[in-house]
Amino acid sequence: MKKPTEAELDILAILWQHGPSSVRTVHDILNEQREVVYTTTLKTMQVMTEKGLLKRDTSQKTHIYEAAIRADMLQEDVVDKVVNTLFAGSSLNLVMHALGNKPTSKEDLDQIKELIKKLEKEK
Amino acid sequence: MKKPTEAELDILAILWQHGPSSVRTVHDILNEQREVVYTTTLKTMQVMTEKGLLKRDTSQKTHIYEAAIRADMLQEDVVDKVVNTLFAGSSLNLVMHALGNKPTSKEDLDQIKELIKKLEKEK
DNA sequence: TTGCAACTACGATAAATGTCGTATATATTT
DNA sequence: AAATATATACGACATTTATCGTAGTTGCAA
Repeated sequence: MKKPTEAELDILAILWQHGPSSVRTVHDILNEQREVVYTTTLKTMQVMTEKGLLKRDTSQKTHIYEAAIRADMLQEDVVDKVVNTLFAGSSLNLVMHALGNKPTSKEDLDQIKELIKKLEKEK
Repeated sequence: MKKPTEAELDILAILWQHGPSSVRTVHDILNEQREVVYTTTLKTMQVMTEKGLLKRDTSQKTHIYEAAIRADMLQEDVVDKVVNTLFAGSSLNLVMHALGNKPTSKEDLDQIKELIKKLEKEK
């Protein structure tokens, strides 16, 4: 599977979050993030469909698109790349960065502690 | 500061890890990762220098390059982007993924617990 | 001092990415 | 039914990114 480009990833993110949507819907959301013309969004989504990144339902006048791949199919590669280039190959560094940089809720911290406990048991 | 491309990031990563180096050194390492011709590496590094991503010492015949930006100047943006697109905007998701996916050493887990303790105190 | 080995400089171009205009079809409203 | 609004299709093109060949320079060894 060919890896999506930056612009394509933006569109995938929108579809993952909102589920199946028309070009118009995707475009309006995308347009809040960065200015872009409608036909650009349309064209990009058509290309993505050819690439197999999106599926579409053309039974109505307004086509409905949805993501054809799941986020977790990309997470591995992307995180690896980021860790290896920006965090000196240490995923610990990345975790520390993510935790230290953003305020993290008590619930989230609890959840991480839970996971750590489980990981320690596995040893 | 203009954000480095994929190929440029690979070179930055090498320089961050090895410190100031010749094109030859960078190239040999890069070449282990993916096949590329020497002059391609050279050209890329020259362009990066123009962009301000690298500095170089030309006092010797063999020029010595070093990174002109630090990794932490990019971490923020990149992690944000990844979180927002691939992890539904939740850095918790990213952390869970990073921890759950790779075997993590006891020392690393301890270090995270330490940080969590500190974060909890701050509340 | 000639020839080889290792560099740098530079331009050309291939390939990928991103953007948009125009044409056309299809509903909907008046 | 004509006008209007909303879609899709498609091609063209600008820009960015990546790659490489060729030429020329410099130091060193034979």
